[in-house]
Amino acid sequence: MTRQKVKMTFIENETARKSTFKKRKKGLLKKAQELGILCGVPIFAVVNSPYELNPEVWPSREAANQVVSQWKTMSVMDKTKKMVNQETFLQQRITKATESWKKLRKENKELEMKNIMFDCLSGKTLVSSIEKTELRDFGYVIEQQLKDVNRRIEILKRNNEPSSALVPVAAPTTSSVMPVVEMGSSSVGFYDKVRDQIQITLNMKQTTNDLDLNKKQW
Amino acid sequence: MTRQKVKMTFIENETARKSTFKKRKKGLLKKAQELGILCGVPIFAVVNSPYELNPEVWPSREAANQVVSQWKTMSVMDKTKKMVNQETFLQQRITKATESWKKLRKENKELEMKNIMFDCLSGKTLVSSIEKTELRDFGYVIEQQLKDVNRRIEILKRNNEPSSALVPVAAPTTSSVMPVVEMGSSSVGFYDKVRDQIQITLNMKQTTNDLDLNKKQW
DNA sequence: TACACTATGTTTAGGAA
DNA sequence: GTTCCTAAACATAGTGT
Repeated sequence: MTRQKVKMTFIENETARKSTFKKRKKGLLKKAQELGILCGVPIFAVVNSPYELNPEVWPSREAANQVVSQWKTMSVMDKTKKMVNQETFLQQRITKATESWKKLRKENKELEMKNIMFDCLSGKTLVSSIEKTELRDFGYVIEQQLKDVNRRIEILKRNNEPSSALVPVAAPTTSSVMPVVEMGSSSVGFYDKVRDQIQITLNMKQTTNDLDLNKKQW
Repeated sequence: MTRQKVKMTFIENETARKSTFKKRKKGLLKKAQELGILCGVPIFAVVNSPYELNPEVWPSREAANQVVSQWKTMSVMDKTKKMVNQETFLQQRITKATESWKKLRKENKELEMKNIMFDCLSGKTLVSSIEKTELRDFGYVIEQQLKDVNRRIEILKRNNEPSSALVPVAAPTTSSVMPVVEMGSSSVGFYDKVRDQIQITLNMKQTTNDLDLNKKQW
């Protein structure tokens, strides 16, 4: 039992290493707890133990989350660091997404209004049944549409263009129709925007994980 | 110098407390380092020192980020915890958002098709200019629309209903139109869906921060 | 494998400078 | 406020069971 000063190197012997790990981890956490209590300081430690599936978080995830939160908040507020960190990157993506959404909303609005117009024209909807709040928007779209139509009429007048554009829509050649929801391959720009939207959403989780990951950013 | 066993309570004396803090913090980090070296284990500690602006992260943010990353990844994979944690909550929101998006996409698709129809009818677009990939979808919507129209015609025939529904759309009473992008008060379900979509996106950052914050979740 | 023991090394409280 | 000191308390390597 002649203990000698232990050399600070990786313990090759696996048994000894695990033993030491267990002992020292216990000691470390005790020390941490004591420091926290004695000095009233929030503290936590994470040990990514190879012996357990999950990294251990001491004293609890809640406490750890609190500390990490503050730490992150501090980091973000620390504007002296010029490096673009992931937070601002995230912010940029959100801004971008928001702009994209506004544009999308505008387009949706127009589509919606056109849809109402069409329903009116096809007798599906009574104009009088349109909600009051909708009417102003509706009016605007109608105005725009009339302008378009009139512009087209002018062009037709000037150019004597054949009016083939007014030919009625042909019925579909195939009667085996798929449910709309299954259509995935269409590449309309509009949908792509929607898809981007969601991709951002999904990626955010990724991005946020990256924030805590191993990007060299600080 | 008769040192007695220190009581594990908060040190009221500020001077003594700071002294102890400094000593013990040093000791703690040394222990942590030793554990890491001896056992080859990734480890880090965060001390939210009241004496420094930023919480101290040992040994470095990079290392901490790596460990945190693994910890989180592990957490998600650990399905044995039955508690709904924020990660799965997030997952649920994403799933929900995805479903919502699919529904939205379907509705968008129909709107888009109706829009194309309208453009055709109003002479804005040539049917022949519709992209090939669009045609099948287009055909489906047309078929549905025709069914609607025919159904309505049948009803009209049977009921001798006045054809007021076919009255042309009235022009807007006000000519002071606002840009569509500014319209925000409309309460069409469709837009609400889009807004939800984005709110989820924006909230994700929030939610994700909450993940590291102080929600009681584990 | 894991736990108990204990000699020894290490940490640190309290005081001194 | 520091830093240095030292003994008491503490942690733990190696060992036994």
